[in-house]
Amino acid sequence: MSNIKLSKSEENYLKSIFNLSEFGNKQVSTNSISKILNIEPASVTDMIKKLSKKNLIYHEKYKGSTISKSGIKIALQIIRRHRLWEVFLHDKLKFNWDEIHEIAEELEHVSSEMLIDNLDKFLKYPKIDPHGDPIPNKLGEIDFVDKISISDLKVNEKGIVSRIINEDEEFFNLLKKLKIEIGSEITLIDKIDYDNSVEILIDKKSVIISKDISNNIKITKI
Amino acid sequence: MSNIKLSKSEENYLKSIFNLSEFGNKQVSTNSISKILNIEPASVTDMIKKLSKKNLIYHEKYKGSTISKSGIKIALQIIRRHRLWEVFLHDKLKFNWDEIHEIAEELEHVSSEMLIDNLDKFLKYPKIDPHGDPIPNKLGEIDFVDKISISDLKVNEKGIVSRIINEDEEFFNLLKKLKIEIGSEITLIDKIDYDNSVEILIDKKSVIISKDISNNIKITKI
DNA sequence: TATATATTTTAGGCAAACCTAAAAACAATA
DNA sequence: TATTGTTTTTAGGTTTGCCTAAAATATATA
Repeated sequence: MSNIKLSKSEENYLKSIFNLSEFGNKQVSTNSISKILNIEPASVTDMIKKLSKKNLIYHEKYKGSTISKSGIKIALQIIRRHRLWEVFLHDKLKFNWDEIHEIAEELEHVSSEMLIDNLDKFLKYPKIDPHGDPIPNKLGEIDFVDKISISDLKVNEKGIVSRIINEDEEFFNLLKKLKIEIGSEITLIDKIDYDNSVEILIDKKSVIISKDISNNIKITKI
Repeated sequence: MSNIKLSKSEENYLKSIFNLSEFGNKQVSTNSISKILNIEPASVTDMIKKLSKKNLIYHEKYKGSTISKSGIKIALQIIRRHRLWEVFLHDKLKFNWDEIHEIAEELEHVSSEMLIDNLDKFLKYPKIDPHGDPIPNKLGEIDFVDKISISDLKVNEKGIVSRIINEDEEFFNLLKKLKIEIGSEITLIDKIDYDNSVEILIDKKSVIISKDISNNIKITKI
């Protein structure tokens, strides 16, 4: 609808407000935006006024902000751009998981609808990004995949790794060693009641991983 | 050397000054920068002061600006980024020639050396962009290809189309019809003295093109 | 060479997006 | 309910990159 061109800052605020709002359902406090963006509350108030005037959010003084329908629409497009670039950086340019976010943060603000649509096509319309987050389509629609923990599987059930919670380097190294990455197929072989660790089949080998590790790996049941 | 991060504006000025300076050899007037960037002369003067202070250009009041060694180095990196993105947009995302410049103009300011190096590798280290302009390598070195006109070929000599001068849409349509594009191989069959038109072999067919057309198509002899 | 014209710079202003300090509103609790 | 503490807003300031108008300098021409 409204094709107002937003500044990089406006886009970043909108994306953050959307993320904090849990799909537009929650009111967002000025403070929480301030913390996420690392910008002083007073400056956040300035921008809130600006976005309100553009009807991208609703704001009640001293109460908080809610993102509007058109705000959500735009936020989803920004997220779409971000995640598509992440796929490109990871799959085509061979960047590691932990390197793509920062660069995608810049690329997402290059605003050409045709660019993103052509990129989408080039990448063969991916549904999830390298972190396992879903990619909104051109219309802003998302395929919700419900993510469960490895330990939620029953014995002999299979899943595809779709999200890594812990983003520490040490944890990444462990996953590398175990040959676990986004897209890996995992089969639950056994649950060990003693300490809630689980035995899984990964890359044709079976390993036992602790509850703490399995909790940090989300999967999609297949 | 100096790894100062430049703003988008600073980068655009530097690139323009470099382009106007003919590889750093000519003094550049404030007015010419103003015209190229569509920014008022007074504002250009402001930026000239800023770039001077950073030793990227030298400036003599009321006389003009010269780009410095480090300025050239940075300008070449910006041009490298621009042209690599153009290759990506054209070859991978299937944009037309006339659509890529504007988008590359945005992408070129995403500054991550690793991003550009990985992109370069992904594109298999291209030497020229879709307009036939040479792409500086990581070190800023350029393979100078000397470009000649089709009519400079002798009968039976061959060349590769490497630059289209006229960027009008009508001219593009003509080229499309003739199956001529950057990278096409052309053989000169005959020169027609009467009006200086030339007969060429392109895409296995022979056509006669006027002097005006051939002048707008630069090639590299092979 | 004097004068007209063009170019460049200075001076002062503006909007965007940030900041700090202080005031206002809200919330928590003694 | 009065007080204290937290959150949010207001007020006023800064930097960047632009602007217009006017002054300074350079160039072109009579």
